[in-house]
Amino acid sequence: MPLENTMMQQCLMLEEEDENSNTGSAEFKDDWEEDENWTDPQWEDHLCWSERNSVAAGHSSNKELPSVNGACHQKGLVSRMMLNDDKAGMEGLDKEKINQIIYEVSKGSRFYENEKKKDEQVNKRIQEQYDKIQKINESQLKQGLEAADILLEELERARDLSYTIVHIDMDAFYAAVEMRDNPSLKDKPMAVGGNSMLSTSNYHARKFGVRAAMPGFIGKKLCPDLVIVPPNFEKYTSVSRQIREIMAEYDPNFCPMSLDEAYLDITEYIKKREKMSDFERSYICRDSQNVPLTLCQCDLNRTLREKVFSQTASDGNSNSVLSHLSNKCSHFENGSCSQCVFTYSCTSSNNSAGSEISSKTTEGRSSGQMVGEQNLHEAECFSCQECGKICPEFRLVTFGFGADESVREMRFRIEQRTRLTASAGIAANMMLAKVCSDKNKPNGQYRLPNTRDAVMQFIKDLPIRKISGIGKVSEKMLKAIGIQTCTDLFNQRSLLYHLYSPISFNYFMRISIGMGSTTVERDSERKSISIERTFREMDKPSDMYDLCRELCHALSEDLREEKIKGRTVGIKLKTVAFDVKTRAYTLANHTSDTDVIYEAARGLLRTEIQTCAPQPLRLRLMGVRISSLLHESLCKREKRQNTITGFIKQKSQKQKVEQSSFDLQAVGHNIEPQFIEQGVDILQPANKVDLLASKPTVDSKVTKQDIYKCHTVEDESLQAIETPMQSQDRTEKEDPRIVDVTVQDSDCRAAVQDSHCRAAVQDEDCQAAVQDVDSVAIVHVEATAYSAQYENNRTAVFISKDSCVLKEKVNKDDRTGGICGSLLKSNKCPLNSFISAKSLSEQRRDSGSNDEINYFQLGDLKEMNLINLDSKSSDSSKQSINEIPQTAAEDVTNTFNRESSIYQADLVTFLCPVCNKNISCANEEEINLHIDVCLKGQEHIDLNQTGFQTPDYSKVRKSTPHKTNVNRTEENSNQTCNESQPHDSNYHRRLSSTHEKNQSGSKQTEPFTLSREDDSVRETVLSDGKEEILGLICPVCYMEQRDQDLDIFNSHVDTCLSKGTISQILEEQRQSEKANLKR
DNA sequence: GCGGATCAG
DNA sequence: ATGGCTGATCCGC
Ligand SMILES: Nc1ccn([C@H]2C[C@H](O)[C@@H](COP(=O)(O)OP(=O)(O)OP(=O)(O)O)O2)c(=O)n1
Ligand SMILES: [Mg+2]
Repeated sequence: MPLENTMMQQCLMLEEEDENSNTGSAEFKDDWEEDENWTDPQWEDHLCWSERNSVAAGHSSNKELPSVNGACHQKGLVSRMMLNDDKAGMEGLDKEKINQIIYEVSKGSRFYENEKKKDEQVNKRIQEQYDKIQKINESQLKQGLEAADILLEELERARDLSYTIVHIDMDAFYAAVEMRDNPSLKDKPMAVGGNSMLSTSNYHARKFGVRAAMPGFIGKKLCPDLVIVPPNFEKYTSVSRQIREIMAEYDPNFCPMSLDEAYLDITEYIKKREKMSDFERSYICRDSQNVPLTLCQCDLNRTLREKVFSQTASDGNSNSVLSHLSNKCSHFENGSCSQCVFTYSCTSSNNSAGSEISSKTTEGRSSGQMVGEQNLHEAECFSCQECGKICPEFRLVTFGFGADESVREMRFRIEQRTRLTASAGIAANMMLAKVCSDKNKPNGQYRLPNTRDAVMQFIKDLPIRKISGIGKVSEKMLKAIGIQTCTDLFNQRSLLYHLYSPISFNYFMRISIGMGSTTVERDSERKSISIERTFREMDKPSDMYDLCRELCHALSEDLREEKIKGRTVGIKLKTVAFDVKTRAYTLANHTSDTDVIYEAARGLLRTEIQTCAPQPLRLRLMGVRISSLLHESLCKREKRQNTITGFIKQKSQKQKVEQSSFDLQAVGHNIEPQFIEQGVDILQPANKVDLLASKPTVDSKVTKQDIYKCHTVEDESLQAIETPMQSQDRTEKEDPRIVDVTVQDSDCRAAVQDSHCRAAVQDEDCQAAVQDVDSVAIVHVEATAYSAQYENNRTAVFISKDSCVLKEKVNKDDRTGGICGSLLKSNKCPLNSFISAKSLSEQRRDSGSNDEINYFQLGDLKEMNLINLDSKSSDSSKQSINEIPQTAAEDVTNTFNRESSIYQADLVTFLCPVCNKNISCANEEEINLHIDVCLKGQEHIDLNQTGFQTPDYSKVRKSTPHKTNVNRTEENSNQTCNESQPHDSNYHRRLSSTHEKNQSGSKQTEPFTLSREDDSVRETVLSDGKEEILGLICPVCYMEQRDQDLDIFNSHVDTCLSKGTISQILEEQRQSEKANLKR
């Protein structure tokens, strides 16, 4: 209370300043006073209230927090746990009693303890807020007030009351659908969801305090008769589609906010409507929504409306009939404008559709008694063209003009179509419309006139909590400084100016004068995709990794389905104490690859497990999210990111070599060492070309972004690499080795595993292997070189363990030429390389050139300063070794011995040539695995991490913040039923194994069961029960093979090869993918 | 860019 | 005994 007093003192100061400042900005003040009812008793009231509550100055800074939400009345129950009765249909409840029950059920639970913790944190924030206030002096307050008034003046000038915005919201949506489809629920309190969480409840249940986001078991306590029905997302989606079809007719650019609500701008529509005929404003109304199944159940306005009109019109008395028979439809709400002009009834006779519609419109059917009057001629029955059944009795209702009638008509049509009711709000902006739609809920509408007076009056006593964007916490924080209504927001504007960010301040100020967005537009593209699951306590890391992989798999499927890729991978962990942690890692390039996502996620997860050790991490939820999304087609070609060839090519010297081809003789596998050597010999001369001779822009696919400044030897090389070329000419002069990077269309994969270095490549052939710390060989062979003769045929090159090419040292000069194959310093390099060819025609299409190009470069990491052997180059990565982020790739070692290796020491640091970071690795395998992951998941870090994006910090917060994206997969948006049978069809589709909590009473002792991915190819004969690791990827079927034994792997490849051509296999895969999608 | 928190539905 | 899931935004660092 003392705090509150002090607050109020501040408020008083504010008010005083206000008085002063009003003289300062006379123009605005006048305006405000005139139009704003500044002298309105209500405003006076507020001022008085402020003053009343202000006491003599109290300045101690650690006051008791003011009681908010009346928490003190509810012993023990923190405010955030108390019932929110802000929802429609929850007025006048016995809150005390309900909260008591909630408390009884909740106390002592982990959830509750966590809520208490969070509540304390909020209280701390409030205390901080208070401390901040203490530091504000008078002149600052005055300055804040001036700033606020300037802003308000600006806003006021921009106020536009010319729009008619509608917010439509279905009533108790999920519950209403379930009640519609199961009428026995109609008179019962019911909710949709499961025992652990409810999505929503019907209005009957709301009377008991049962509401959305409440656990089912608490709902049951509040209302023992509560019926809980599982959700059925397909139905909701389908209904949503129906209502959106209708909405689109009123505003084709309407903005759906969720399955059940949307904003519409009907400004234009209303004008258009003025010219609409009675027919066009008339809709069929079924006399009864519950007709026997023997009669047509279809939406008559869809199936019959046109027909009725055309037949009526053909009778030549179209409008006259309607206007003549302007019977009021009394049962129809508000009947003031909407009129029933036509009735139709029919016996069960099965005659063809009536041809004399006009005859069915009888004048005798006057006011109020449209129904119940006698059937007309039996011969006049309509039969539905869709279901063939006879149409039930209906009337025709004509709606008037203007916003009210338009919206009424829309709601009417929605009800006719779906047998569900909607509520609507009509106002000058979205913020107000949203508030209005709740006013006459359910099944009602409310329009706020588009006048400033009406708006201000409406806003005046409106609790801020009603405004979208102000939730429980904001309410509490604001209440702590005496703000409960929108008027309070205005009065405390100076304080708000000092306490909150410009964005929030702007947001509050707009609310305070009833302003909101008037631009109803669909949200831009989605910004993230995620999946998360709650399960019974989990503490075994292996289980966690398994689950994590499944989540990643599901996520990657979703990404591919939407044809997008992401760059930032994040995980979310919720401990059994409900502590939520999120971790994220941004890759250098976009991906939708399960493995890449998983490696990143696993790295993050591992770090958390480590951080927790030796205590086990005890989880109740895990999630994976991916953001920084980009449409597939806008992402850089995968080839470039997936081959170390492509990568090094950009980072080291670049060459655009003369086009030369060579004939790849070896088909099948086991390339002989001499073959490779031969290739090198063949290519070397041809590749020695003057780099400057070929202009970077010769190839149409070269874009500026593809051009990098690449030094190879200089110390500052790494910085240089990270800088996209500013001026082509200049850089070219600076360094003759700067070349363009050609984007090519291929799909390469690289994987390094165990002590093997291996690359598997598809489409075009790129292959690379890294071995040893100080040397690397890069090969990039354009498939066209040899694909001609193998068009539509698999071309596989297999370098067996034995045939690994060894080479003493890669000279700088050697970079100019080469052929497929890879060579390394160490002779323990077991290298597998696979090349599959792309058809010649495809190649030509891709390259845009008839001439084939062979790129072959050999690089030496050491020479290129990419291996960090001294501290100098580590500077270039801008990170000290101690600050190395734990990237996904760094985690690769633990694939093999997840737990044990965590504590292994003796790490070697090397500078990864791909991600350009210092990496601590225990051994070569780790390095190789790291590079592999980098290659798969990262691309040109130079380009993406140079931070060239212009910061676009707008101080204007959206009037409706936190607006959710509507383009998401909405069927997935809710999951409140985690019973044994999840009811979201996608729930099953997305995760192949069920980690969900077991149903109560389940005897299963394990928290979950794991099943392998449905990918049967993975369950190959090669599997010998070894722990799954990053497998070899078959170049033919592209399936990862778990077995590491090269012989077995080779035989797998042989088997694959014998099955058919690559194209056939690919086709099969495509087909099966399609089939899977359909399923 | 990351992590925590808030908000909506 | 049982306390969801998806997505967005903002803030502070
Ligand atoms: N925490 C929440 C809130 C809502 N929903 C779902 C179920 C609701 O049926 C639907 C629409 O949300 P509304 O807020 O519009 O609530 P209702 O439509 O159920 O009720 P009403 O709009 O009548 O208040 O979204 C959910 O899954 N979880
Ligand atoms: Mg609703």
